[in-house]
Amino acid sequence: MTEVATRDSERTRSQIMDAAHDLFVERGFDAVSIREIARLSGVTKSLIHHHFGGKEGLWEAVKERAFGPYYEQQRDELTEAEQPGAELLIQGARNYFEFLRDNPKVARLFAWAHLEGDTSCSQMDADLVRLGSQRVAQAQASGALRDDINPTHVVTMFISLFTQWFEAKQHHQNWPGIGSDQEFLDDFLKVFMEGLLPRSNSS
Amino acid sequence: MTEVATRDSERTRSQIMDAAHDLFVERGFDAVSIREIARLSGVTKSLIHHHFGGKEGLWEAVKERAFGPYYEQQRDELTEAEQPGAELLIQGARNYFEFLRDNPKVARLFAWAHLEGDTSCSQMDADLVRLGSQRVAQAQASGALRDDINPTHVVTMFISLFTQWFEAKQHHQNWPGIGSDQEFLDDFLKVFMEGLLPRSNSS
DNA sequence: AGTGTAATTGACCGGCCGGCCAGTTAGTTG
DNA sequence: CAACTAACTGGCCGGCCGGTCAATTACACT
Repeated sequence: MTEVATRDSERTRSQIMDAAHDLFVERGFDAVSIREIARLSGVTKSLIHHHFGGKEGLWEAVKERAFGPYYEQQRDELTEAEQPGAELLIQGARNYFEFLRDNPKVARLFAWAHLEGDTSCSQMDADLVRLGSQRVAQAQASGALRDDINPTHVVTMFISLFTQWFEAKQHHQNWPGIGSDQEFLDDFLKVFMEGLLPRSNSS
Repeated sequence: MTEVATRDSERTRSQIMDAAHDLFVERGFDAVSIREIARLSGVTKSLIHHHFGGKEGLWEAVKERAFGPYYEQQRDELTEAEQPGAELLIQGARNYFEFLRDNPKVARLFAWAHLEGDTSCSQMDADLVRLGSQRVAQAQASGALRDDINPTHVVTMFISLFTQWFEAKQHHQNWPGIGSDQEFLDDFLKVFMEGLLPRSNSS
């Protein structure tokens, strides 16, 4: 009936990548076979080789398609020119958190890629961290943040914690007393900005 | 020469588990073959089946041997009877951090197990989180910590951040400006306890 | 209509996978 | 020493792995 699919390499490529993406996100690189990807995407195994050169090539393509927009969005957000005060950093953290919340698959793909020792992410990651650290350092210089903390460490804390929250969500969502994404984020921001110790003044 | 190894099932078992541990830590479950484990441990593939029933059985045994002591140590530390003040919590965090620092392989094995969706950890994890949350709640009740934060979230932050620090160490150790384990831990504790915002009083 | 190009197919390859099994060997018990 | 058990071995199995290739098929250009 529907009379689908005249030949369309672009459509085929994305069919394959969609299927591969889902499977890689779920089980990582090694546990997934190209036969399985072919089955799920309704395409022949050979065709995957034709379009991506092999399993490794497909893996790289999937990662690039998934991480590219992520990096661009983050980079753009971090290069906005405003002088960063505390509120802006908080907003940036919220944006990052919400991006991961809305793209949970990306976080998982990150986890696999990192464990696998993927190096292609490293350069982009380092760039983002550098940008973020500069922002924090600016905020420190302006007196908006305490300046006795390594700015890179601040960024690392944000990234690590948010990433881990979504990567391991399935794992700790059953922990007793744990709250929603929003509640966790709010608590995190309170603690990180103001500290766990009670403040003796109210200002 | 050395005339090694009269038959000793216990020794053999741990030889196998040692090799498997290293390989699983490095590359996860699927990317490692039992042939490889056999080669590295100097035994026959069949012998692995004899002792562990199969690859899956070996994986479970390796995880159990690695995680068991971890859970026991943490549980013991968390059930110490002292009334937890801020200093005690800090010390507990330091102990946890240093445990992971001294057992980096365990952190990585955790990562693989979690991504794989391992359920056996979940119960133990939940127990530890519950214990930790109780300690935090006690400290909150005594006024040592601010009480407008979900205690479970506090524990989750500690665990997630420390875990991620060591799981992804290889990944972010090249980030520009990042410090040593010790420096990161100190910065984290400063931020976590006192907050990123400058405190207006010095007490 | 003819020709070139690229998408697409199915059959096939060598190789490794995890698992199994029938033996052999060493230590233990009586 | 005989008998038993369990550690240990080598070889084999069916199956899936990733990859290749020669052949078709659909489309674009002329």
